[in-house]
Amino acid sequence: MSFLEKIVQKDVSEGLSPERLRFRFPPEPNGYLHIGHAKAICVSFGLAGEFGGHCNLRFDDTNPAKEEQRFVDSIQEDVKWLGFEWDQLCFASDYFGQLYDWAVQLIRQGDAYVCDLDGEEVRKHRGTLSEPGVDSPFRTRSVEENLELFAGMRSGEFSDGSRTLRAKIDMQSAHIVMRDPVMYRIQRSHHHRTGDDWCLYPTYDWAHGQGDAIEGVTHSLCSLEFRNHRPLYDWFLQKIGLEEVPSQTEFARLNLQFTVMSKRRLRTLVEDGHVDGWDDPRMPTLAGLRRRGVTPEAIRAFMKTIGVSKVNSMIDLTVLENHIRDHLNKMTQRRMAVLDPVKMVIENFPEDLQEMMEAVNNPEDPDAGMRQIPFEREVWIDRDDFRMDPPRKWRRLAPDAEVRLRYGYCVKVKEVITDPDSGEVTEIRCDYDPETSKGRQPEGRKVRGIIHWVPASCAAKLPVTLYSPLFSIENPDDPPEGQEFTDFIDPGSRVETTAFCEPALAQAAGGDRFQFERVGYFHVDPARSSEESPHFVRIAALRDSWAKKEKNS
RNA sequence: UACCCGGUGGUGUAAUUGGCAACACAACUGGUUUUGGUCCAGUCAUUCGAGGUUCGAGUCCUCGCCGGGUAGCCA
Repeated sequence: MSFLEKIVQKDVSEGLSPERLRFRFPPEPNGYLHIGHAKAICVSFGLAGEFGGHCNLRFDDTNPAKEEQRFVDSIQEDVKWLGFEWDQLCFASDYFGQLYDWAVQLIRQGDAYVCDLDGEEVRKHRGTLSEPGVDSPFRTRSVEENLELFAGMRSGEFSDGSRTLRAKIDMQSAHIVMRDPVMYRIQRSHHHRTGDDWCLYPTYDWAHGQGDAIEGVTHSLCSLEFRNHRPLYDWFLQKIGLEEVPSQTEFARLNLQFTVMSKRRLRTLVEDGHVDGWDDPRMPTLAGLRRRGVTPEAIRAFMKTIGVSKVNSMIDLTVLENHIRDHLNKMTQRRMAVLDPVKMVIENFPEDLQEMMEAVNNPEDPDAGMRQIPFEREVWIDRDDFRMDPPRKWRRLAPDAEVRLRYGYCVKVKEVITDPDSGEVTEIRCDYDPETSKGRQPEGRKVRGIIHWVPASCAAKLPVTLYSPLFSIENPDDPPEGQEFTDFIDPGSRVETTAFCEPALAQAAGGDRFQFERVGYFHVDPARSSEESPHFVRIAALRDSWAKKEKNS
């Protein structure tokens, strides 16, 4: 049980009814959701589901300068895609009126004051990490004067940034957040929901806990860096004097190898053209993962296994990949496709014959049925499956070697034709053994190697994009001294090619997923496919224990 | 060194709350297999250090050491 489950379980066992149990996922609508957000979503929505409580989706839209409606829309789409349903759809901006009234209450109580210091001066008065701050000269204003000035701030009498409303706490506090934090700043920017109704906006600290309280949130979960804000979160709630208050608990955000997670860096990737947009299949955004063909089930299973704690950690990319493969293995139909084709001619196979071979669609799913693939005298095979000088334990093609063409016959190499200039293999000529159909082993010989192929006369030549991790180092979010994270973008992370596919693949529709046998999992990219031609993107390669073995030796 | 949080295998999480350190991933062996995929089996830690309390400590106490966070009118 995670530490969060323990907290909730304790509260429930002490009388908190599941009906009242409530969480919230509170994104700021200033960007696209990424896999780090997915962790937060899975944690809060997951806990709600597990204990029979509720979870809201609340937009923390208190800084109109950075927020946009399109992000509100994309975030909702992404949360739904991940597989969660929120109880209430909320906006911090819906609470602006209530927040204002509560601010007036704090002023009346002597717990807040209008400060005329500008940003620079506030910073100077705040002190440093190891030195206490100094009181603002405006700290001792009368309640009446504060009320009047605050009303003036509201009605637009003062210029942007000229005054703030600050909580009156303790400028000597060891917690910097408690040194009279700003509650309101004057900022004339158009809000995507409230328009120009307001020229002052509440800060995160002033809005967040109050929003939680208004919604009846019981458990407000956030990331570790907000731990220092907890005393302030509690202070505001206590000063307002609410009966039932939410409690904040912090947990570590997700860090994943070979990608960046900060909004600033993701924006740089998009704006400087390093990727093809927020939904580039190499991006860790949910939009990118979706286009890549990753399933929401795989993401949820991933989140479940990595768990949640208060320790900053880095998750191996392979963990995510394994979950992606695991789900795809069960759900995708198999097809054959050759990514780097070389011609094979089966000399003793009749020239005008097309023999239909029966292939299993998905060995993991008997209900997926069978399909037919035409077998002919000439087929395409993968260049990787032939070696002129095979290493030890090589099970594929080589001069004089015999392999099985998957779901077809065993063939034995008779002759290898190479380009006289480059030495590159251009054609492999074989004989087949007619007695080896339907998996029958040839007399007295054991053929271990099995390779994939496609018929040459009717192969569908389809565009494929091979994606691999965008970065070449494990932690691009923390690049080595003196270097930029963009220095580590792998130029080979996207490779455009053409695959020679079994004919049926030409009919694949956007959103379809397949396993290309012995190669990997592929998604028909809805963004780049048309009625006439599907465009495949590689979701993940298959595990390749042979490649690993060969590399190690 | 102002305050806050944390430290369990290569990695990430567990441990009936003081009772045989478990699971997954990675790595390495081997087996099954018409995908070198999947699947199956095996190997891989005396819990940051030193003391203390206790029949018994990953868990409680003390002192260290190490890592992370915090000085936006961002969230």
